[in-house]
Amino acid sequence: MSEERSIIDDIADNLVAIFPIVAKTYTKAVRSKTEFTPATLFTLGALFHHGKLTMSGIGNHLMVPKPHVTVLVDKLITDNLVERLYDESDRRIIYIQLTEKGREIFLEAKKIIGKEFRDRLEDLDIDAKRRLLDSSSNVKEVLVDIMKDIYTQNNNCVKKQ
Amino acid sequence: MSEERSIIDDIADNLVAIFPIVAKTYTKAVRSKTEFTPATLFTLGALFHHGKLTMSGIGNHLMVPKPHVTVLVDKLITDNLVERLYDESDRRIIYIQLTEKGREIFLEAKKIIGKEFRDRLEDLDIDAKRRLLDSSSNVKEVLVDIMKDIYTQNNNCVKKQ
DNA sequence: AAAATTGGTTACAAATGTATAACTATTATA
DNA sequence: TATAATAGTTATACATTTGTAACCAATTTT
Repeated sequence: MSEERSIIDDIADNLVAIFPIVAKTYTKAVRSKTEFTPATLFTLGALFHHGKLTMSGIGNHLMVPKPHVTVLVDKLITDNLVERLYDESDRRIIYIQLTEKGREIFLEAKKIIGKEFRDRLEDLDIDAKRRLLDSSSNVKEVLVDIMKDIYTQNNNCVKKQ
Repeated sequence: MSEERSIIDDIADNLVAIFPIVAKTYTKAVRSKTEFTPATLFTLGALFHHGKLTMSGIGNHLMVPKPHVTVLVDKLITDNLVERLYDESDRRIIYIQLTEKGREIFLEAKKIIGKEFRDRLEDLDIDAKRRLLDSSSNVKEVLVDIMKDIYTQNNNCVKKQ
């Protein structure tokens, strides 16, 4: 019990320690090497992985309020990176999906961002690389799994009772 | 060679995938559960781990321009969380270090932030926990090592030639 | 001693992100 | 049919972060 407690604490410490390093590397690369902001790139990423999402769906995935989603999507639409799809059966719903250009630009941006890490990973020896691949895969999978419900939280902007 | 190439790409992909998950969980917790902004908490963290730093040193660690460091430190000083130490032998240099209150508050905040992760990690079985601890430790250690030179980059604000 | 460099601050502008309220249009419920 | 709920937008205000320029004081260099 107290051992499990300490294991959890150590994992949490590791995750909290990993964050600023990846955060700085990631956002610096996004800002300096692409035309995107972190939020718009996250938006493209969510659409890339989920095919199409409603406005609210995007908000849940990114955990940003609905009004901000409108702003983000508007920006992407003017650049022709995403498009609106109107639902025939429920005309309140608007689906957003990547355009072909959006897919291409996103993959390109992802590659550029990843390069920041790649350049530094080069120097590791092959065993360290294999081990890091295994570790990072495990961390990613577990995180995606245990955090997946954050995507269903309602953090939309609603009228006050 | 092409295998190593692909390993590196996969690692980079994992890191880029991990980021938004940790980012959202972390910054949401910081904003909603503490009085800090991510940047001020990073500042405290850097000071916690390095004992004392100059203003420029903080800027390098956090990768923020010097004028912003002044703002961040000023904020922390008014709350009595950090203090200035004037260097006797070079009076241009100002060291910043945590006060006792700063240490306590930081540890408390870290615990609160970590709780977000802890609550979700509870449900994993013991083997998954051990494996995740091992994986996250590995990722953290390698990242700290290969990214450590980012702290020596000069991103200060300098007069244009 | 004059000039250049370094460490830090002040001031200001702009971009980005967060938060709330009020609103339209559509659909579901009673 | 009246009411409530849902999906999304518009508007506004504010906090945070980023970027640039100019500046002072102290130190080094020449």
